[in-house]
Amino acid sequence: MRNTGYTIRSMAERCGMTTHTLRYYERVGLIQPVGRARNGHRRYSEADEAWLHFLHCMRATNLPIRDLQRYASLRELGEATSLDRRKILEDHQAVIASQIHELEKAHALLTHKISNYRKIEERLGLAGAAEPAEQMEEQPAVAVSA
Amino acid sequence: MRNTGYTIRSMAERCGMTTHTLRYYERVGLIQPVGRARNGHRRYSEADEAWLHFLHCMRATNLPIRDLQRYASLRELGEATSLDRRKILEDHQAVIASQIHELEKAHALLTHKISNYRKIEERLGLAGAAEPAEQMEEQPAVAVSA
DNA sequence: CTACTCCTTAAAGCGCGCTCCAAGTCAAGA
DNA sequence: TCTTGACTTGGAGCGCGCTTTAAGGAGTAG
Repeated sequence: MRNTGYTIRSMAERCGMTTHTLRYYERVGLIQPVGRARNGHRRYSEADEAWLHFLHCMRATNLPIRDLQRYASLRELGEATSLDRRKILEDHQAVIASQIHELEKAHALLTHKISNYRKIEERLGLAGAAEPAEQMEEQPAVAVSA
Repeated sequence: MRNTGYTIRSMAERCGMTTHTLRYYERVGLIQPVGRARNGHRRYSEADEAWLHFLHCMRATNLPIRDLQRYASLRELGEATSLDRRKILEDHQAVIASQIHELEKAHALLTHKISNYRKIEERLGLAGAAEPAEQMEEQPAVAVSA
């Protein structure tokens, strides 16, 4: 029965989620039951906000809800679960590192393919081919294979 | 009616996909109808393999199948579609760049939280807290907040 | 009192990208 | 001849993470 705190709508805006998602997260145990105003409406605390931002960050990097559920339940058990919680974070950090690697490979591949398309367009005389090059007096003879 | 080329199974292994996925991609038009042996079995060419590797790379970086379908159909129309295809790749490259940014932020956050857990474990005298430190004679007084 | 807005709930629905199933064909080997 | 195994097809099923729906309550303005 708390009358201070954020409404579900304002918390949703603050965290970049929808109100639906906030209720959903509560339902599946990602956040503990939120305090309520006298009329039954949810009132989110600052602590809720910090936790929600963390959830948002983890979800944005593809940590499954299953894992977050486990992490959340360990968190509720207190500091004795530190090792287990750290393991979850370390595992996810490793996954993130390899995702970054994959993305960087793809980024490089795209750079290569995009430059090929530019060359094709130049050859065909299509508009837009030289878009990023302001002056075209001399080409530095870029060597790109395949 | 070709008798050379990779079987669906060996192509699946080469591309890190399942045979199910290869048939699915063909079904939804991500790859054009594959050549067949006399018995009706698929036979994949080197060109198929290159294209499949590209698809794999794009899917691994979350480019939706919808976008790949569009890209694939443009590709079948020839070089005149260069501009449109380049646009798709450039858009995806921008998405990748921002994904990398998100992942790096999360990685940093995790580094921070993991170090906090180590400190908790040290204080509680839990095993594994100093795992990455081979010798613990003197601590360099690490300053980490929150 | 009415209308409106904001919230509540349980439950159903959905889009994506596979993934699996059932039934059948074909070819090689014991 | 029978079995085994790799393939074929169309279609159904599934896990994830929301997202929407339906029905209703509480508070405020006119």
